[in-house]
Amino acid sequence: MVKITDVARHAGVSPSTVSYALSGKRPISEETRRRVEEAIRELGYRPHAGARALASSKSNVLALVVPLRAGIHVPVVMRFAVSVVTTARGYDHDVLLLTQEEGEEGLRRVADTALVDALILMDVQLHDPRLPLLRALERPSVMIGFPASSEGLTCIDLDFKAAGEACVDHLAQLGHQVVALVGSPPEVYVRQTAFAQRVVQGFTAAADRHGLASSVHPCEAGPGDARRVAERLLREQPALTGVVVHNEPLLEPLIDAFEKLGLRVPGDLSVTAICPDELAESARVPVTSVALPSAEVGERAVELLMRKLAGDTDVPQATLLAPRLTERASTARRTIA
Amino acid sequence: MVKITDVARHAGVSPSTVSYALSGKRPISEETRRRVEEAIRELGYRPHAGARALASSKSNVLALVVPLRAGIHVPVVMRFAVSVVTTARGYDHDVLLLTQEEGEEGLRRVADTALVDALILMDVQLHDPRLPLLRALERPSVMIGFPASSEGLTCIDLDFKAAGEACVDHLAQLGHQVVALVGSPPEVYVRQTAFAQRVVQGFTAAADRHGLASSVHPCEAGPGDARRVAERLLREQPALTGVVVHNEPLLEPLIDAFEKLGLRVPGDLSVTAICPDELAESARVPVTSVALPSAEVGERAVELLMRKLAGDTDVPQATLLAPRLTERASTARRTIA
DNA sequence: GTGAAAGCGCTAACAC
DNA sequence: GTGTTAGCGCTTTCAC
Repeated sequence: MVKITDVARHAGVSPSTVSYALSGKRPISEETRRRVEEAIRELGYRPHAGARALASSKSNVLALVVPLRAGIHVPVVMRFAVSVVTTARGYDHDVLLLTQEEGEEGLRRVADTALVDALILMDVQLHDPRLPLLRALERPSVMIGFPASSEGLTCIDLDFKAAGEACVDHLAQLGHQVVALVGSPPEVYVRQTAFAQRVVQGFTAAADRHGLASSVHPCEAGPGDARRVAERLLREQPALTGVVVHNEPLLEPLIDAFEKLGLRVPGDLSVTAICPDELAESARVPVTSVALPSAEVGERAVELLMRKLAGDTDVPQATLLAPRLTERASTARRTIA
Repeated sequence: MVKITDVARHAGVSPSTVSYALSGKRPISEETRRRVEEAIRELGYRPHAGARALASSKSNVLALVVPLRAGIHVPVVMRFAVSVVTTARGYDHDVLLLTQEEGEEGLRRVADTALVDALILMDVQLHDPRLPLLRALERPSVMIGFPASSEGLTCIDLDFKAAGEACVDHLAQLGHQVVALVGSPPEVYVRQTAFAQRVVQGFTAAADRHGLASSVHPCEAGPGDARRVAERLLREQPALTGVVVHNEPLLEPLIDAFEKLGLRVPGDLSVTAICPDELAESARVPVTSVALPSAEVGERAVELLMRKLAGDTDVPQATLLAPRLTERASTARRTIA
């Protein structure tokens, strides 16, 4: 293995000069820099990550904790992870993948052994058991999602309340007066994941504000569920003409189910969703939707973390990304029957 | 930060004793071990990963390179990644996530800096440009998928040829005489990913062996594609009664399309697939399928890598997992019209 | 603008 | 069964 002393000897300088040439932490003469760079190239030198981490107390690795649980849309997690890795590389950092399953012990392990410099957590719950640990940890972290209190933490997510409102506002503008929210599976609410509840809040608040009749339905997304949900909605709200779907796997089956029940989308029923753009675009009937900006969230999360690592003290505790609604073929002005 | 010398002092032993107590690399008396463990617990000691890597030249980290490209089913990648992380943890290793995008330079970087001890690569192509690098690298690797020549490498995957055969065998047993393969998107074949071609080989060979009429159709999986494919199949092979689908996103839409064209599954048409069990089970008509065992492949890949890291020299170059076909509701005996 | 040298915290000979 | 100690390869003072 070629080491820094080899490079130094080859370039006729001291090891520290090589180190400084690499880090840019002190001025190096043009000529010296050139010689060092050439030596590095000729010898194919790569600094040893462990030695570097030991001497500098920086591993240049971030931990990313991904959820595994039911009710979480896998492509969103994956897109997010890829975005984190890509952005981190832009800051010369790598990403260590942890599963939620490892729990607090896993976080403590990678943080305390100095394997990672900082952490990104997905799928944060209202009363997430990891919160006290994160506050106590000597390493910065960023959470995707909002707990009950983000005091002393850094959180980022789509503004789900505003997203719920945006969907209803859109339906209201189109003249719809009876709307329903088809939400995430019940377990998502039960375990108090904030984003699901925020959508409900926004949905309900906007419906009330516009004077619309509204109802909320947490839904599973198994084989026959779409049909059952569609039937129930129509039974309970016969005048229903606007639906907001916040449940990725149910979106397409639900539209199919409505059509099989004789309702045209958007002729009889307007459907909007909160989901990744890809899903909304590729549906048989492209769906008007508020985008779930996984890639942007990942990018922003890394940026926040880098600021914290750089010692920036006024990094915002809460970052809410404004919803972006894209109109597609699934919504239309209400036709008076 | 509490270090090994702190623990040693607190336990009244030498640092090396603490180190050996931790690694088990030499016998420690019962009494000493107890004192060391207590000191570790009381002080909350965690060995510094970088220092360890430097002194032992082992980082206990594996690199996992995931693909991003079109035609790759995301949930499969994610399941695989989770399985790798979970299995690696069982061997006291962590996992660094790399994207295919980083290319050979990324592999070289993490290998040469000793950031990782070994590598796992997904989505290997027949003439993968990374092959020479992997052979040259001083660190062991395992590939998911098979290149044209696996000489000097370690590869593992589902036996896709046998999987294609198993599907046809099953259809043949049920009396079907005209079968079609609905394959992955054309770009998957163009870039010569071996698994897609192996399915075709197995499918064709088995069809020939059984004397069945057969045809192969690489397919996109966009919005209207299912319908178009269904129509084309029926046009070109009016006597078609058996279909093998090797294209996850197209599976359900395709069945829907067939039914909309007036064909009952499995009444008029039997459908089998090569896909994750979850997908096959949760379809509206549960699909007879050969499982894509992502979790098992991930687990086995890590195990192979651990054997190589342990110095085992007769690790098999090629591991082909035998297909497992599960009968579900989508296939039935051919009814003579 | 550059060099010398003292660690960073751990492992693994080598000694006993 | 345990202790001593010389590194592992790098960063970063301190000195010039």
